[in-house]
Amino acid sequence: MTESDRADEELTPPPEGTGAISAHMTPDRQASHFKRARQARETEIVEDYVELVADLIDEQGEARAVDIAKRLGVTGATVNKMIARLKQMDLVNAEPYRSVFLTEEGRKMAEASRARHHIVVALLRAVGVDEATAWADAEGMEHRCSPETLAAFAEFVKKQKA
Amino acid sequence: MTESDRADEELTPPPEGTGAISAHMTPDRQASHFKRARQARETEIVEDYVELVADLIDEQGEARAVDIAKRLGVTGATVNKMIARLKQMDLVNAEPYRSVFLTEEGRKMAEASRARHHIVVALLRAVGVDEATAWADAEGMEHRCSPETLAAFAEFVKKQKA
DNA sequence: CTCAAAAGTTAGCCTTGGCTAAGAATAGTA
DNA sequence: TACTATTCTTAGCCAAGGCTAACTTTTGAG
Repeated sequence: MTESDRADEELTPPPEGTGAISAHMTPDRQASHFKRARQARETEIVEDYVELVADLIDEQGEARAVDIAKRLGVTGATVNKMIARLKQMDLVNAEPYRSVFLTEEGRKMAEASRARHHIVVALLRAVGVDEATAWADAEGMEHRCSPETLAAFAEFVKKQKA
Repeated sequence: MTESDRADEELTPPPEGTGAISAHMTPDRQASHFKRARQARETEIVEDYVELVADLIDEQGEARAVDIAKRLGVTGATVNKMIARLKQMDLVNAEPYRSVFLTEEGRKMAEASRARHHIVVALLRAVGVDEATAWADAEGMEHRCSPETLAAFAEFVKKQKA
């Protein structure tokens, strides 16, 4: 292994105070965090679409492409392409010129996503973030929290209330 | 405006309890959240690279492509392409076959990014997330927090300590 | 000083997720 | 019923950010 001695062996104890890599952080470990982050970036758009489809069905009885587009701030063409992809992933059922429905799997994803979303909002509120900002920031953070973190959030919020 | 009456006017008071759109959330507002999230996705990779370059310089005196690649978990070719982009953005200085340096602007970005990172880790720790998970999850969350939220985090952590 | 290993570069490919423009289907109104 | 406005679809474009493979430069060990 010619590459790694450089980064690993030469890595003297982290110069504390500079803000750089922390003690328990090895290059490999850090790489895996970044890989997780990249993975999250890929799935979060899918989750956003699915969650939004669920919202629209709850609110308006159906999820139409035009409304999805409006809420996401993208064009109809983009929505169409994405719906095709979601269909391929078996998250939605969709027929041409008809509105979109969630499959069982899609419904589960939507619920999970929604639950995470709410926990994050609640946590933000609990630590003093105002309502509007909490909603704005939750969009994005919700996809980046591990189950452990979400559990800690839920626990914290529960305690806070008591 | 033929499109929007549908989404706006027909939107009866949100069916509370379903988890769908909340009271203060209009389609436009939600669209802007999603736009912000998309924007964040674009900038976060740049920030990750810049912050990592700063870390490597602090730890090892220089930032070499091979180390960046190792820590990010990507190939050297990918790093090379990205460095070119960062250079174009005036965030780094780089000569062929030489290691990478931050411009003044890059240094500022790295510091800001690093500060955010640390606040997020501290907040996670403060609400009961364990050390390893906090570091793992902070990667990704740090880019999604507005200044307001970060301020609230910092404030909360400070109070917690007292 | 040589020369092989390591590091860096370049070219070309792929997928994602945006976009516009143009055409087809549907729906609502006269 | 006919016709127009809306919605949906399709085709083709683009940039980002990954990858592999092949090649060049630098480094460092003998």
